[in-house]
Amino acid sequence: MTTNEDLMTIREMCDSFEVTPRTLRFYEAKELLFPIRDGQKRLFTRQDRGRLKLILRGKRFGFSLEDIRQLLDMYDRSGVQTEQLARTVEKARERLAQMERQQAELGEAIAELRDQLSWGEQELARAASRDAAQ
Amino acid sequence: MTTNEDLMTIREMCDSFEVTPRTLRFYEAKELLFPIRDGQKRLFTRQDRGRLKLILRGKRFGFSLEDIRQLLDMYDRSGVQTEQLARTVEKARERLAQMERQQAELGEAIAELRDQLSWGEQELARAASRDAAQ
DNA sequence: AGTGAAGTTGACGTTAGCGTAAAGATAACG
DNA sequence: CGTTATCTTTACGCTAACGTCAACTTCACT
Repeated sequence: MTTNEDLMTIREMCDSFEVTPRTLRFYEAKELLFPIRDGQKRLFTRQDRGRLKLILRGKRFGFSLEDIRQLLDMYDRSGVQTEQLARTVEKARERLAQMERQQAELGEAIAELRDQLSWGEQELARAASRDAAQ
Repeated sequence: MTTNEDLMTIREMCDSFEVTPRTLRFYEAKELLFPIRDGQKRLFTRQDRGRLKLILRGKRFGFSLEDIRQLLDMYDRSGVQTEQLARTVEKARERLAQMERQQAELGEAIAELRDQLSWGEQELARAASRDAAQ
């Protein structure tokens, strides 16, 4: 009933999530993970794995570790209590808006760079034909 | 014939380009700008302004200052000598490819986040209707 | 002379997210 | 018992692009 014997060593974690030991210890120091101890050694529970998944996903979304910590806290501080969920959703909305702005800006920059680039390429072509004429 | 009397003080530069003095001194230290001196004080030439424009544009494109320095060097080291131009174009192409990858990833992340978000919003709506039923 | 504005150099501080080296503990293997 | 492997803590290093003092100099006024 309670979670048992699905514990993983740090190495197993690293292998299955493609992270380094340093990263896992770092996340623990930042209170994003809470592995239990067997003497000296860390043992990661199923819960830790769940949290790590969310952490990595959060990073893909561009959340900072601090943002992620807050979101994780909200989640398991009280299951899915309404107010906490509302805050989470709010954060997600803000982040989404940010990302959309970023995407738009990136799009403009790409367009502008393409422009510049075609200029350079034409210049290059002209130079090449001059060389050929010699 | 030679460039004259279109010199600007650091303050005038800051005002017209929306940067701080620290930034301009930093760029000089990094050899991106080469203002002349009137005793202690810096005076920025038309050339400096041109370079600064390019710097800021480069930043919008996401180039690092070091990248930008190299590109600027190529430009005025020899006008528009063919080989240098070729390198510049190459750099621009690479950067463009990077930006396009970034945009794609960002797009995926946005889609995924939208998904998660709609989930959260539905959850929130269900909670609200439960509250209303009480 | 005094004062205030604007400029200067030098140097340490900041933020994020780990990398990396040093030194010691623990345990399995042969 | 010695070696090797894996783990641990501690703590400094790193990159980028400036921010933020501190302590001075210069210049224009008054």
